[in-house]
Amino acid sequence: MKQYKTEKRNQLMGFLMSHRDEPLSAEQIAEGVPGVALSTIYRNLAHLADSGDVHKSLSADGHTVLYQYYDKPRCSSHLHIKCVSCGEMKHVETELSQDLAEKLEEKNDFSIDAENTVILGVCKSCHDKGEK
Amino acid sequence: MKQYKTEKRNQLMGFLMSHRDEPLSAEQIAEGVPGVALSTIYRNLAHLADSGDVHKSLSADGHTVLYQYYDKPRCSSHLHIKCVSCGEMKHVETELSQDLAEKLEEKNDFSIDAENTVILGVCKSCHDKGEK
DNA sequence: ATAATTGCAAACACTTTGCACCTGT
DNA sequence: ACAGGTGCAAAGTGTTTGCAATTAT
Repeated sequence: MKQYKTEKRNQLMGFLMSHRDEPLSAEQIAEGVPGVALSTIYRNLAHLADSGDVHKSLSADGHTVLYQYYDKPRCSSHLHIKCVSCGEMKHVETELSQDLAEKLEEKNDFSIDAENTVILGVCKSCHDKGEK
Repeated sequence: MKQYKTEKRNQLMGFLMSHRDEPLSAEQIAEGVPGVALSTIYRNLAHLADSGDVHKSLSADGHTVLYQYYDKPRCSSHLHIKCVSCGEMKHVETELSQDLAEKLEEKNDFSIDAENTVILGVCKSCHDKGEK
């Protein structure tokens, strides 16, 4: 089953890629690509999630499923940390990433898959705002 | 609004606590506490999730919401790594945890909240099984 | 010409809610 | 007695699916 290049898919990809570091709800995505049916969006997101090009997660309050484009080629060499509060994602320098990965692997028999790992935490600005 | 100690709630808590390191679907939980209505389970899970005693996440395939008891008093001092494939959760030694947290904080202005952070990756056995 | 993609509406699965009844304090 | 909890059935939500029409190869 090979893929066709379609107008709708391009719109979707374009929108997702212009929001790389931002997790979006299906609704937000739909608004970002007017003229594309919801079912089409869901079908494409499903493909993308399967192939690992889109990362699925839950919002901080656990009430909404979020989708986020994941740039494999660029991001497979380092870890990512994501703020559970605002959703912002940061890229951890490769050096530090590998250092961390090694240590966790050594001590916990835990083979970190940098490509898919996302460390969760709270970014500075969110932390400063509220001590939730 | 204070909480009553009820029979049903005890059953639920008991079941969740006996599966601390395992993320469970609402369905699995329901099977684990026969005689408790689904709506009651959901209502209690919602409370627990709000108060941070239960952690909500998505299954590896992204199709199911999972709930997992989180032992705050015992686990707030160290990080956790969770296998995205089988869901197993491991506790990272306190020393190493703090080491990692410090480094991430220094270099990325990212204040890690050990209490709520879960590092995702792939555990050894799952990694060995399939190179997915 | 053939296979993949799309939109629509219907079908779904999971979760939430209203209400009357029950239980803990 | 009163506040909080529970079950049931109904209502919601977000997501998925069947199908006929459309578009890419």
